[in-house]
Amino acid sequence: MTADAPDPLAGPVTIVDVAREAGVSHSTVSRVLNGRPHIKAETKDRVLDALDRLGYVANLKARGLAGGRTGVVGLVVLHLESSYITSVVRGVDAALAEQGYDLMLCTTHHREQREASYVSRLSLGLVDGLIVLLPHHSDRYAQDLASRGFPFVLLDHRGDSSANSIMSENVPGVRASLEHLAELGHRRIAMITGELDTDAGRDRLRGFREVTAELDLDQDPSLIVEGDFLAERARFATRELLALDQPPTAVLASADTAALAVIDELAAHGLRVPDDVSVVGFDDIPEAATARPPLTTVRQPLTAMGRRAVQVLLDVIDDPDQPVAHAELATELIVRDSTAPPPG
Amino acid sequence: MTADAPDPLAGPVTIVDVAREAGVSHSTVSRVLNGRPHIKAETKDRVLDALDRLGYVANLKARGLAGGRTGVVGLVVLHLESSYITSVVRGVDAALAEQGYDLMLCTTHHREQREASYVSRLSLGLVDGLIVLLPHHSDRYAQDLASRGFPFVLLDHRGDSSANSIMSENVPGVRASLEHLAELGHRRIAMITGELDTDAGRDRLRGFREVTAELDLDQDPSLIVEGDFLAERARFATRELLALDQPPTAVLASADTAALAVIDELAAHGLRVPDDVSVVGFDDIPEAATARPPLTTVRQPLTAMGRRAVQVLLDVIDDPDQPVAHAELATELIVRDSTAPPPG
DNA sequence: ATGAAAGCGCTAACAA
DNA sequence: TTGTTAGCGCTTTCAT
Repeated sequence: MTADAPDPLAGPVTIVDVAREAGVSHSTVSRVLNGRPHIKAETKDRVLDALDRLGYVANLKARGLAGGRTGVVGLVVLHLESSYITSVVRGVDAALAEQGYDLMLCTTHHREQREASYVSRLSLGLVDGLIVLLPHHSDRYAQDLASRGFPFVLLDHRGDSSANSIMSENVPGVRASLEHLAELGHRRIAMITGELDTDAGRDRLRGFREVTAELDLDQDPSLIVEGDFLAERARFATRELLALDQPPTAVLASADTAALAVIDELAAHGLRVPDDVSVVGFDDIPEAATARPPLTTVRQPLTAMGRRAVQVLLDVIDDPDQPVAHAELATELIVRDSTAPPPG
Repeated sequence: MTADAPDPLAGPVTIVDVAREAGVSHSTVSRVLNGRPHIKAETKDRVLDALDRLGYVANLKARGLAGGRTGVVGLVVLHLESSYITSVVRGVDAALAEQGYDLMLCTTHHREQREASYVSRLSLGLVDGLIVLLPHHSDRYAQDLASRGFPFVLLDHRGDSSANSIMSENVPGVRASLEHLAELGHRRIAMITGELDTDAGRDRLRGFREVTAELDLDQDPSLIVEGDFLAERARFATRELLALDQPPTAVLASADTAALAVIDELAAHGLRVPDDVSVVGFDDIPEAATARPPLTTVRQPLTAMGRRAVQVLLDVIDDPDQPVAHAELATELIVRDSTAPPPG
């Protein structure tokens, strides 16, 4: 077994210990560790051997301080409550693991000021690069990170043109669901928006406006209610819509979490989905498929978006002169049972 | 290209910059930063002011290297696929955030050797303490960490007596569900175990053995099938159970994820729950309540366990001479609709 | 009460 | 090809 306790050295093994053991200088050890060229094969072997024998483990703090890489990537998210987020996190995590990187996950818990503070802490702190999911104030730091040449990627937000960003095709997604609803015969379709200080939220709303106009659907402004991607405000919005003189026959929610809450609230008012009202979500989180009724929704490739963000980020880490990347991954309408022709 | 010297906004601000700005030495700034005593109030104010004006952000690598704290706690988990894990993670995350600590989440992706390697990387690396959820090989490193005085807590695993551990009351939980089933009239109850290299898995099995004996239920060894807390092996186990000459009338799964899979597999064989077979889970993950049928299960206070682990860990970080803690949090049987009297 | 100086473990110029 | 020498930004003695 190789995994035995090392020598009775005091404290953790450092490159100096290894150097002594191998009879070389500590910088030679560092060279071997970092795969630098110009090392005699025999020396290298001796070092490798000593490394192994002593069970050397790098001190990332020191490595990072000295200008090297820590092999850790930061991911800033709002929280871990929603499947939307955990799906993305899984993608990031998996891709990172494949590349030998570690993940440092930070949650802002909706305290939005923490977003910027995390970003600065991390970027100066212990990560080689940063992914921010659904940032709310990227303008506060994006410029700064970019000018410092610190690698980062915005996820589900576009930011300004200097920032790498990964999004999904929000407008085509909304278009597909609207067309689906229109085909079923709906004319009076409501939208519950996402948070409008995110690009994802804004894009979906923009798509809704464009496509309802294009398809000549009802354009009553009171059919658009502001939400935040989450359940509570979706419930509230549903009540607002129901209180309208002429309520909608279909509701488009900007997130599945919201859509599920809409269905729930509708049920509380004695309305059935899809018989009385059709509901379409956005995201296709796992719960969408098992909900009652199974939710018609726009699938966002959540995990793939996470993976893609990692790919872009690591590219930038490896080569800082990489051109800025702006990817939009395809969305797809998944028709399930929450949509049907309007009643009557 | 880069870096101008005098500009306050160029490049990261270090304590040296702050010291210059405040007209003191950098060690004075450090003192202020760390709340050390013996500082003249006026000097302190000047430093605080400079800190603020320059927008100082600590470099955690340097801080950690020099012997200070990074304010980061590591959490090692298998993966992020199950609600069991994400629930615990949420608890850890929330408690850490409240205490001003950051979380570094690492997933081993079932590559069990990575567990130990993560632990050593992190402990030498950039965290002040470590929580390992459902460790599989804690013996490989627990001793080592303990002897180095590195703060760590095992979650849902007891380890040896030198390790801090947080568990839930597995045996009483199993007892409650067995008593419930026995009261309903079941005599032939099967158990699908969890991973038996975890204490949680072993404890539940032990509870099953003890209590079935005590209640004088059928003790056919073929009623005990080994699983791993997860869906796939639960399906397999279910088929095995169904193939028995005399199949059980009730199945106790060691985790909800497994229980849900059992119900599914049963359905695939034309058996209905609870009419034909009763099923009890363990954990009470969110899906348990919304499953069809809603699952009778033993609630583990997952989030609370995570919080408790943090509390213990931070205590140890603050005072390394803290006595070893072994907490067992209470479990509770939640009776829903997946259990009923046996058929006939 | 404050400053000077010595590292923490590592990487990377610069020598040799 | 390898060793020497500086730091990276910070905490911490030890003086003062």
